[in-house]
Amino acid sequence: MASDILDATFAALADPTRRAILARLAEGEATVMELAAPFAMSQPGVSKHLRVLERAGLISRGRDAQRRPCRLEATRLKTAMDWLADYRSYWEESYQRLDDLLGELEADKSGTGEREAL
Amino acid sequence: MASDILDATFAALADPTRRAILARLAEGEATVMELAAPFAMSQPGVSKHLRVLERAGLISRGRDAQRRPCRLEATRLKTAMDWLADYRSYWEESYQRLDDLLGELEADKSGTGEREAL
DNA sequence: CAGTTCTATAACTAGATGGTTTTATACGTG
DNA sequence: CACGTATAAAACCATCTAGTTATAGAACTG
Repeated sequence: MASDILDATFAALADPTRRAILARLAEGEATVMELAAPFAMSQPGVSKHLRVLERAGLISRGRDAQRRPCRLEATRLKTAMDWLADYRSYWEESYQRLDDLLGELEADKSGTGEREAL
Repeated sequence: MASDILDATFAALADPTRRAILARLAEGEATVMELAAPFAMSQPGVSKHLRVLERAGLISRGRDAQRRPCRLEATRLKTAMDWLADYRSYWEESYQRLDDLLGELEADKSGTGEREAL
């Protein structure tokens, strides 16, 4: 299956530095130096994070003289979200249970056993 | 921020065994033995995965005699999806670019420079 | 060509991860 | 109480990870 893709995608997202890099790239292309600037981290450290993101397919890189501008590639984010979306009913179910509970409390308070329409 | 939560959640999801466990729990509660059955893995191995899922808040555990039934807790999945949803426009943008390109090609073919309404 | 800038690679370290086997704990049953 | 079952904990191992520093390569600049 696409299990390897999900492995790499979720693993890449499991690091705050890499998520911050993606957030920065959401504003547009950036070079390695630009991406490294906000972090108290060496340039090779950032380059390693970029390699992880690239291998996960979350970014791509161009060429501009010495620079290797990075660009966000969002389709793997969609793949991850599609996986999560399969569970949407389970957290909505939690809200439903809470809603049901609140409804029961309201019914008890009114003493009629009738529930108002939502 | 909730950065630690996202770290733990995405890290927990970055393993196919753990994702399979969540998929199983989507069908209802299950004991450790039941969860371990499909995998060519020792029981302590599965217990370790369950500990990772529990620390990430993705499952909770009850008590039934010797058994510790596991239950899916979906709210952290929602948290992860909410993070991903912030990027939705970027993958939709890709479709938009593709759509624009196809539109241009169609316009070129017709030779009028006018685009048909979608 | 010499120097500077941008990035990648190599070599290393500390700590996390994913797995194992073995052992301990807790509970139910005869 | 003794035994079986369900689970956790401990100890260990191999591998991966995230970081470092130092070095090398590639491209511009004077």
